[in-house]
Amino acid sequence: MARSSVTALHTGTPADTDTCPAARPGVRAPGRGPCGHCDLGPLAFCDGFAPRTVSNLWRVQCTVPFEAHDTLFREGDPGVAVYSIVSGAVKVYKLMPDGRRQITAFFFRGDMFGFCLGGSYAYTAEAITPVGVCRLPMQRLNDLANTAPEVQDRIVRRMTAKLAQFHDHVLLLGRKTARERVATFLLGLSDRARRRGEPGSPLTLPMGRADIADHIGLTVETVSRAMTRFKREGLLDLPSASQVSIRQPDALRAIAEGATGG
Amino acid sequence: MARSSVTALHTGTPADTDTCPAARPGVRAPGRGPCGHCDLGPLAFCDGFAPRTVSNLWRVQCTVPFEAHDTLFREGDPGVAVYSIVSGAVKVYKLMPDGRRQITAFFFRGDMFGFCLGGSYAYTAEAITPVGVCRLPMQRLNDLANTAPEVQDRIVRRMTAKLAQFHDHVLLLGRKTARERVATFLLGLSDRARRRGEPGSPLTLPMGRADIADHIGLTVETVSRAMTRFKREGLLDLPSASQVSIRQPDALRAIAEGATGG
DNA sequence: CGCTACCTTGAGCGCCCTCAACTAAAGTGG
DNA sequence: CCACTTTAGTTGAGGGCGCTCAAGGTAGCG
Repeated sequence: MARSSVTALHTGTPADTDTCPAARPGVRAPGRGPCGHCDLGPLAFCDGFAPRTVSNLWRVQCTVPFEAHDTLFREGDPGVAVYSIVSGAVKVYKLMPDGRRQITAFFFRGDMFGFCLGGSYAYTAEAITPVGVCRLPMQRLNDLANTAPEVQDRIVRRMTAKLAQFHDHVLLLGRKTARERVATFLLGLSDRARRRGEPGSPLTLPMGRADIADHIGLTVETVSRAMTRFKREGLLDLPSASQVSIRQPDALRAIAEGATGG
Repeated sequence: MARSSVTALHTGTPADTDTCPAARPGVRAPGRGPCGHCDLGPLAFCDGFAPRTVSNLWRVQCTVPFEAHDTLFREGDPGVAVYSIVSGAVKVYKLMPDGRRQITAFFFRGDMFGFCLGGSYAYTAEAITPVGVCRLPMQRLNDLANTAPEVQDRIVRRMTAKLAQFHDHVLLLGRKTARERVATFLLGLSDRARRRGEPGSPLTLPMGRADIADHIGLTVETVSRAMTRFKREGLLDLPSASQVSIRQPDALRAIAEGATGG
């Protein structure tokens, strides 16, 4: 699992913050998160925490870079840390013995994953692009949470949001058609991009068609056909395979919600 | 939404604990939960809490009965309370405009649902059987959690477990065949029954075929066919439509995990 | 005993998967 | 810089699993 110094390429984080003991809390660069580890700003887990809490947090976390295709942890590994993404994209998936794969979630800048109190990870996490993550040791985060309600509360909020996402995704997988799934997926990416302050429409897909397929329960071919058809119909623009421009958001939304779109 | 006195039928809770102010903390019947509201014992949310926390909890919660088909809350309702099931079964689901339904989860004795911090419920909750629930007002639970880390911690644990379940269910919906889905579903019910201290095999299905179908992304007919075939093959016994006896758990498990069970 | 709701069983069809070929883009070595 | 290789995406033809539609069976209930 290579961890070369690709950091500067995707985070702008200086090399001296790559590992735990190296971070310097005193040096808070402009635009940085409260703890000085990252540049997540309001997206940061620790945003708005009391100074004392932040400094306690600072001592337990560290920023780590991964390259594309690196595995952060595997299903069944002891769950020792929670991750917060500073830059890049991560997919988490489960495998069946015969190789069938289900990507249960994608995570982007500002997202957290890896919660599994006192147990093992329920899924494997793999970097899609070069990734910078803030790593929070579970046990020590837990200890801190017991003295700082704001930390525990933040965790609960993150998990609540994730649970709501899962309800939506279960609806998608259980009851939507291929076309509806692709439309829903693209709109979901768009929403999440906007929610982290990025434009919602010229959209860059960090994941390939195979990853999309394994996330929304289809095959590569079906995903490809659906997107091509959306393009033919003028709902999307696809300047390249990984570039998506949403031309008719409302029409796409109607399809995603089940309109019998031709 | 009828709330007649069906309580005695399914909980054994005396009538005077049906609503919040009526419960008497001093009178803890043998076999009761720590707060005296229910008989969940170790399954109770408040099991193991400090006496002071329990008495604070006691003041915010109340036990409420529902009849089968009653709606506890609807998708979009303001999320004012969390529910803990004392007896009976509940289904939660999302609807699409055209009527397609996805049951995202079933809940049984000891389970909690309805978490949605400061927002609206993401799904509708409906009683399958007569149900007794312990109702915990969200805001006051939250206030309590800020002073008692054990409460917050318990919430996080419940949510973590639920998240893991969702990962499994997403795998089921995204990548498993009809046969595998039904096998997985039945084994899941069996596991959960055992985990709350009930026998894992002569299993009583509180939900109908239609509910099962809407949970695992199939149609009634396909569920029925799969179960009939399991019976023909000697993996199950179906003395009645709602009674399931698992004859060959290992074979069933193999199928659930993707063995090419002819 | 008849009504109703639920479950089962059967026949045929359709959406999506499978298999396969082709195209495009990105990396590689001479 | 360009031929070669590799990987990813697209497009087409055909088949199968699960859905649809329909009928028959069965259990609970007035």
